Amino acid sequence: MVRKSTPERHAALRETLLAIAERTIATQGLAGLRTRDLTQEAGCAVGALYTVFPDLDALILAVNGRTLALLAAKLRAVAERKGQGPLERLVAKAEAYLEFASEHQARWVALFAHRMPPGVPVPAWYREEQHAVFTLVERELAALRPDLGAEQQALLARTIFAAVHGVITLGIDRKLGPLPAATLREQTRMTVELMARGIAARG
Amino acid sequence: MVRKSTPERHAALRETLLAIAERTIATQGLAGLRTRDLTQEAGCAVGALYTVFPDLDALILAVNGRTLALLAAKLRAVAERKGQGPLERLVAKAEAYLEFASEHQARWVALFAHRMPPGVPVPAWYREEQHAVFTLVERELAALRPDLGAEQQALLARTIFAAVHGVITLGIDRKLGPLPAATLREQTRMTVELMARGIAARG
DNA sequence: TCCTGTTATGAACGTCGCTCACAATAGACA
DNA sequence: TGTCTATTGTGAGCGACGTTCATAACAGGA
Repeated sequence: MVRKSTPERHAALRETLLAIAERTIATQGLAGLRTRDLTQEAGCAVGALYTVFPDLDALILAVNGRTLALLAAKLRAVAERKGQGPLERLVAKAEAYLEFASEHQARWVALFAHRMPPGVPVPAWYREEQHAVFTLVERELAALRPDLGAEQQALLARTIFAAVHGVITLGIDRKLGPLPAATLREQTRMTVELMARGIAARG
Repeated sequence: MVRKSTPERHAALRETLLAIAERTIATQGLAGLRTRDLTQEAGCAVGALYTVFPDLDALILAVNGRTLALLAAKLRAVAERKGQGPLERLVAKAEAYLEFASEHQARWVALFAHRMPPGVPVPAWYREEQHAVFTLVERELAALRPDLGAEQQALLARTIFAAVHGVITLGIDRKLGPLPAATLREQTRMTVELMARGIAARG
């Protein structure tokens, strides 16, 4: 019999739906994701979706999880270039973050546009995925200021990350009069350098 | 006759709906805004809403416009304290921005969560309202670095604003393990000081 | 070949923003 | 004041959404 076992079919369907959702979000954003279109394209009934995901939010979260993993991989790749100091690596990672956001604009927007229904917490695996990205900044901060405690390092890392994130967010969101890519890149670099240099210089 | 003229009634209804929408968004967020609830509370028919606003987006935009005006007023008030240098005023404005976001969390989130339907541009008056807020940062940058051209000043102001915005956004969004207000305040202050000092120090 | 527990289906449900045929009303005129 | 007409207000209804669940289809053992 060629027919697969139930868990295998479930896994396959899950994968199919994820791939379609990924592409849909990438091309049309979160608002373009509709259960009917999605299941029709996957060649299954509407109800089948709910046998592999509890609801649309879970599917979106799964897509966003993949986006986070993709981003983390990119940042890790950048950090593996040898012969650089922590400040250079920090700048390189920030520029990689910007590059990722530009390359995968809609997916990146979905990362922050999506909100859980009120009272529903973000699952732990997703928070871990977020944390994995964040750790890549913390690591450089620890190299930059090994004299500080882990908690202080984490706070500084969080602040730099948030600042860069803000620069990129407002830069990408701007639909009218989009600032040139080079300008946004310069803003990103400036933010990291100003903050990291200031942090490195202090006692 | 006590009955008001048509334009007067329209203006009054507009005001009523705006006030209710404002309160609803402040307490339940954008998702809590529903045409049926809104018009029922205003004591009018569903259709009446569409005689004073083209659609819900326009109503949300009107609420957001008010939020921006409120924010601008707060920042202006802070700047009017005498005897401070541009760096101190910049820090004070950033802290006021944080305070505003904390005080009016849901309204502030709505400011950035709301997206126009694809292809529909943000109206000019709204962009002007945004620009008015932004100008208050540019002004301090001009005082901090009068030697630079207006364009360069604007770019630096935009960058500082975006960085602070990012810090506050990620700080407020964090639903689980909310960082203490004092920490967030410290992060905000640090961001402005590091960036502004670095900018002030350069040739 | 039948039987039975499991799985897939898609019509139906409740809710949403929005519309539009119709009812109510205001103001002009006799 | 009563009548007529243009303007304004109404809310049932429309289409689309995410989600559910009675039912059909099916797999696998007897």
